[in-house]
Amino acid sequence: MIFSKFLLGRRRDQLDEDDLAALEQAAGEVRPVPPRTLLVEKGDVVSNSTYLVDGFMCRYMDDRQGQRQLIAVHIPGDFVDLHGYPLKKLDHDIATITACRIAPVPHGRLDSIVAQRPRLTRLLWFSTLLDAAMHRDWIFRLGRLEAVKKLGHFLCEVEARLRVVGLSDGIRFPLPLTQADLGEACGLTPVHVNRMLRDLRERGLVRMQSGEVTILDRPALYRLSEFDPTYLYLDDFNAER
Amino acid sequence: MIFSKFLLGRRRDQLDEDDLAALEQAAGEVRPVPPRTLLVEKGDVVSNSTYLVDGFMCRYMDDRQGQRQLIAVHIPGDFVDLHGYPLKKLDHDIATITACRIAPVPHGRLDSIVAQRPRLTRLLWFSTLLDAAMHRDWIFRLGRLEAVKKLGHFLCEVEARLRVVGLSDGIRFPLPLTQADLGEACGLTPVHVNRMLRDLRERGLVRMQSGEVTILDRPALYRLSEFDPTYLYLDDFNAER
DNA sequence: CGTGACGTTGACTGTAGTCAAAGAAGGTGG
DNA sequence: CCACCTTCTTTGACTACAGTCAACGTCACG
Repeated sequence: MIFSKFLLGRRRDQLDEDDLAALEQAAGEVRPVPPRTLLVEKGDVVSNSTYLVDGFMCRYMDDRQGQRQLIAVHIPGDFVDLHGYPLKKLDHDIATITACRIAPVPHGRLDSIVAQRPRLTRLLWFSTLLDAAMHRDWIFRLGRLEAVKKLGHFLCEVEARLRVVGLSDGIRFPLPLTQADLGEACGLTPVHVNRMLRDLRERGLVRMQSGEVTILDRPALYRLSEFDPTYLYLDDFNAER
Repeated sequence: MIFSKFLLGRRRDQLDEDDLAALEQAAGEVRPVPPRTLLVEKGDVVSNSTYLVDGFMCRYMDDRQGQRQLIAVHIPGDFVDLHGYPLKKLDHDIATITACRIAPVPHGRLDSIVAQRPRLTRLLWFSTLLDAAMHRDWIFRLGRLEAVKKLGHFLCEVEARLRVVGLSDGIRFPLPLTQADLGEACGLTPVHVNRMLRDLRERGLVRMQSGEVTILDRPALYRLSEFDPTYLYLDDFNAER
């Protein structure tokens, strides 16, 4: 039982037994990966996609001086580079942040799924498009928001996603990122991240210490950060707000 | 014959006759749309996807004060919101920039394609992932590049894409965007866009006037803007540089 | 106990935003 | 065909947000 209670950003009960079994069968042996390890490099031709069982990973692109821009942060239950299946060649790097456990899924086995299971195929397609929807919100965040809002917005996204897989209770959640990592995600320098976290703390919205975030006032944080979880397509899940 | 010589960002000869015919059949009547017209609004449930036959369109999200952040710019031959097919509900607005001609493609007809044509389905999936790859480069651009590079990078992308569909000769191409539009794409104010265009002009890299761009020194522009067309998956097409 | 990574703060710099005004360009109606 | 109006572009002066540089503090780990 590799695939977690929630899958591809959806509640698993949208998957029937058969489809779930097919996925389980497609996945290879789970293996551990150390923290801060490069898994796939830009330009690599990939023949596996990675299902993240446990830990935090990220995707990023480097600028000319080697400065990273994170493209996505991945949490347990994410199909990290499923898009590598149709694209074949990756346009960015993939690395672990913490120690992780991952399950490779050979593309050959995905071929059989696509040939035989149109509904599961649609779900897989959907899951890659969820990623694209998150990309769009990152574009919005980086293009239109000022520093405090960028950080708040990022924290809102991660919290909402962790809540779906049961890793946030809506108030506290683990976030094993350094301030430098946050900077690479939000297009800010580590120093400014530090200042903006202080700002969020002083506004009574968020506290962050030793890899754990506490949301002190979610409605206010959503308002400040102009965060609207529509793009996560959580539907009912988000009725509670 | 609606679908242009190049399709979904690919040379059409990757499509066989049958698949192409199926697509042609799926498309509804081509209709004109005036410039600066909102076609689909965030949150709308869509039952058609839009194939852009002619003109320029864009997708965008608004911040709280109604300021736009463009998410994508679309050129003739793009399947503008194919991702609306699996997602059903849109997370952003879609509007024309210039007068356009568009062909709606009902999702019901896409269902038949998915059921009957696995190869074409894969190509459609691929095309939505090309979009996602462009999103990633927008994230990089907005997060890591300074203003001149942002603009240069954007112009490089549009030029490369227009070249694929025969609308750029590699030096001059039409770009009917105002400086305010460019600002909305690059996360800059119109005033600063103006200054950075002057900068690009004075460096002898790019000239832009009355809706037409001239690339004066492409290699230098690529270098300055840290532009690497890998993410467009143009393959052979880009061997020429 | 020492070392290295991470976090925090202050002083200074520089890039981009804001405000304002005037000049071109393009479209419309008299 | 010209006059007018609107939209877009251009420039200057000023402001402010975020980056840079530097130093110090803190914590975890070997």
